[in-house]
Amino acid sequence: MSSFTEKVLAIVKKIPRGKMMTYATVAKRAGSPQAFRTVGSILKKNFNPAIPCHRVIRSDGSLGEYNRGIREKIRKLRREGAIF
DNA sequence: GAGCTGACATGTT
DNA sequence: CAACATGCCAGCT
Repeated sequence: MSSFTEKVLAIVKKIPRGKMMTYATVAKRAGSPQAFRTVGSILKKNFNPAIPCHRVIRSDGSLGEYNRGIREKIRKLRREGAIF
């Protein structure tokens, strides 16, 4: 695994429950402020329950997409009270 | 081993 | 205001 991937996963993993982070922020924290696109690709390929990918959203405020389905993402976020 | 694709974002046209 | 084009990095074909 590349260091970028590891960092991204570590960051997303550390997102507190009920909190949300944008792809841009995660990418920035991972060391590549303009690689927000790569962040999505990584999360897409990572079916890891330890990584709350549903807490990562777009900068626009949109939730973006989710491997298990956008509905599931919304449901989880609502369950954590992270919907605005 | 090279090229295309994609969970995005920003700037132009 | 909406559509198009460009940039980054990893994963597939």
